[in-house]
Amino acid sequence: MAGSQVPRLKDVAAKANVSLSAASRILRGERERFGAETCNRVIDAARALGWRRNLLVNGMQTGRTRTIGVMIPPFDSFWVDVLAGIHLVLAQADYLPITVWVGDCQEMPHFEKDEDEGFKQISRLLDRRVDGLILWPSFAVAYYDHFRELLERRVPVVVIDHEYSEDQIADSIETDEAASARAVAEHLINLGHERIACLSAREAAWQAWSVRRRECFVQVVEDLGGGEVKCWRLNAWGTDGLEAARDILSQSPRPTAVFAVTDHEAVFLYEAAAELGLRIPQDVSIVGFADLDFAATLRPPLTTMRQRPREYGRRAAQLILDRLDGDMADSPPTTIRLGADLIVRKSTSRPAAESARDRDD
Amino acid sequence: MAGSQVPRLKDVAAKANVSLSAASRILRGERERFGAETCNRVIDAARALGWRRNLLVNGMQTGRTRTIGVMIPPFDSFWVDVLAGIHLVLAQADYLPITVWVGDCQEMPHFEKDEDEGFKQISRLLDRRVDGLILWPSFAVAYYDHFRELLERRVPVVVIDHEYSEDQIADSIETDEAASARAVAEHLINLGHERIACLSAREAAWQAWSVRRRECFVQVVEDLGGGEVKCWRLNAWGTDGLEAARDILSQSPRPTAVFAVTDHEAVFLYEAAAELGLRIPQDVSIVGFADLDFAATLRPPLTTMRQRPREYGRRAAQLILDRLDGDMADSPPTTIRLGADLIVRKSTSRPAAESARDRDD
DNA sequence: GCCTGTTGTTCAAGTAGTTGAACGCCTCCG
DNA sequence: CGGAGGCGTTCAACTACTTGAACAACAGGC
Repeated sequence: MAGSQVPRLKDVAAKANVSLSAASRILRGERERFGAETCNRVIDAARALGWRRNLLVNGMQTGRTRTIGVMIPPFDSFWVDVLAGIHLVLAQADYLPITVWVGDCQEMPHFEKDEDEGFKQISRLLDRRVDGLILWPSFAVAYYDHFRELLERRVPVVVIDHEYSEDQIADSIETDEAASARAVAEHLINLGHERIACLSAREAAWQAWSVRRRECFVQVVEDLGGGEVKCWRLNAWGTDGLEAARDILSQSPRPTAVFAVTDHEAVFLYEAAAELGLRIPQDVSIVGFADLDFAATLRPPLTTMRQRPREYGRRAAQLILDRLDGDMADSPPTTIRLGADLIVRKSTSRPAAESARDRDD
Repeated sequence: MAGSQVPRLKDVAAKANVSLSAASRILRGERERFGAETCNRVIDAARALGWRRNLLVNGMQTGRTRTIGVMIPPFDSFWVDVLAGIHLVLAQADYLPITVWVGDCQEMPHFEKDEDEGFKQISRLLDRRVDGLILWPSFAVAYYDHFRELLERRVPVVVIDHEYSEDQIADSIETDEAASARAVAEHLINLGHERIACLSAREAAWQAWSVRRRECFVQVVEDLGGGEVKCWRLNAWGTDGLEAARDILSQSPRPTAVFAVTDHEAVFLYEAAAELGLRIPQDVSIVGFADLDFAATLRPPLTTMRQRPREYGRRAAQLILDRLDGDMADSPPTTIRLGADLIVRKSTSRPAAESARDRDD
């Protein structure tokens, strides 16, 4: 087997002693025209030689590669689960995702650093003729023009957690921010909290969800009569989480509860609380968002909104498949909004009585 | 632009008013034969139409798709970092990884559940004519025969953390278990520990590293005069981590230090210690392995061996590239062994004096 | 007027199949 | 003996280019 190369269909045909086109038809499943014995001979020959279909050829001929581009880094457990959902659905449909991102997947922005590399990654996907594209928010914003071009070529695009506000040009899967904010607000207000703060992430254009989450929360707390929510947000580089957390917890009077727009920001609050000698939840209640893998193992375990990231991925993949060969092919862009569930753990409780707080001060 | 399809080279040629072959040659960089003005006309036309090279065609013609199959789930932060390393190196070489796994990426085995699906995933990669393959251990074992076939087709294969012991048929990147075990053993013995236990993972065929890690540790402790190491391991399904940890910490006399072959197992020891009211490190020292993302945030922060997973990924990708078009094309399989660094945090200390331990009992 | 060089063309074959149409051959049935 | 199936073949066109070779048109220099 020294010089053995990839077996071609003509090798199979020769071995089975049939014509090239007979081999092609039989292996593609068009068997009515052929005898059972011949079919078996061809199939056995293919197996013996280790022949397999060539999706490159298929792709050239049909314009479909059965491959979906996915621009999502495995940034944290939320996005890993989104990826898992995508993989699952695509595998069932005999598709394959090609996942790319830019630079170090531990850094949030994923494009600012090397915009050119971002273009190259998109190009690598398009050069391989992916049938569709699934994006996480920052790419959706950064390469907006590029994706318009794709849409004109009828390549379906789905965006997760980002809505193209003006002209909604692509499908999107989002979080139901209003309902989620309400769940958090009700939880805190029912516990008796009145001085509530909010720590938002960096509110770049590609983190519109962060803005919406904060705004919804502020609104709902006001609607429920919970008073005014004081807001903090991370700076443009997202580097001052700990400082912001310290600042929040050093206010006088100190907020009795803080809502962090993701569990990542909640961790800064845990750290700042530890520094300042504040106990969670006795001195301050903390609520996170996402229920990332570490949320349950924080001390105390974090009360947070559990999203269903796998569902995000599944829906995104299904949407692409529907647009590719379903009846949805030509319907206008849709937005799917997914809910989240409040998981009450140990980081929230009734606020301490005022007298106790005064003593602490 | 309603009916606009993917632009073809002949569209570009028509627009630039040159022949098809001239357009092809110019866009491929063969410009000596053409005037500067013509080159610009073609390039401008290509840009205006949004034309891009078709790697499917390239793949058919050259047999190279500039695509590498990667069978590694983003199982934990170690594997996510491995993936990041692979992506980085491949992107620099204008290659793209296609990452697949089987089923839910949160489950360890990744093939036992649905072996057939595993074959399908491999097939999906091969049908797309990937130029090479990078594997994590469980796949390497489960589909051994399949990979032999690949190697005969001269598709390079690199395995991470698994060595095909008998006939080393593929390159592999491994951890230097001997040196790492020595670092852990010396640390514990220098602190004065004498009763040391080891908690190993499930020792399936595809976790040979777990066996080697345990064996090396036992050997080194003995060599250093640290006495006999008592060993526990998880059951075949990996489901009894907490029970095993409880059992270890309920021994009498209790071990003063436990080495967990990964940080995952260390977590079970933390939980069992909490249940039993034992303090870490006062009552028992714990050492992990891998320095996973949660290791530093455990309470107390975990002493562990820091691997360099990104380096694993980089080396694996580089190895593939070297075999594809380097001088290494025909050299025999190599094994690269990477070291790890001891990170001393707060989960290890001198053992309590015997009297103190008696009191605790 | 001839040679050379520049610039570009056409032709044909190659990559690995896929697919519609027409056709050929054999057997069986009436 | 003719017609109908059943079984399989050949032919040609198609996917989107790539590439070597031969050739042609034109300009400039000698």
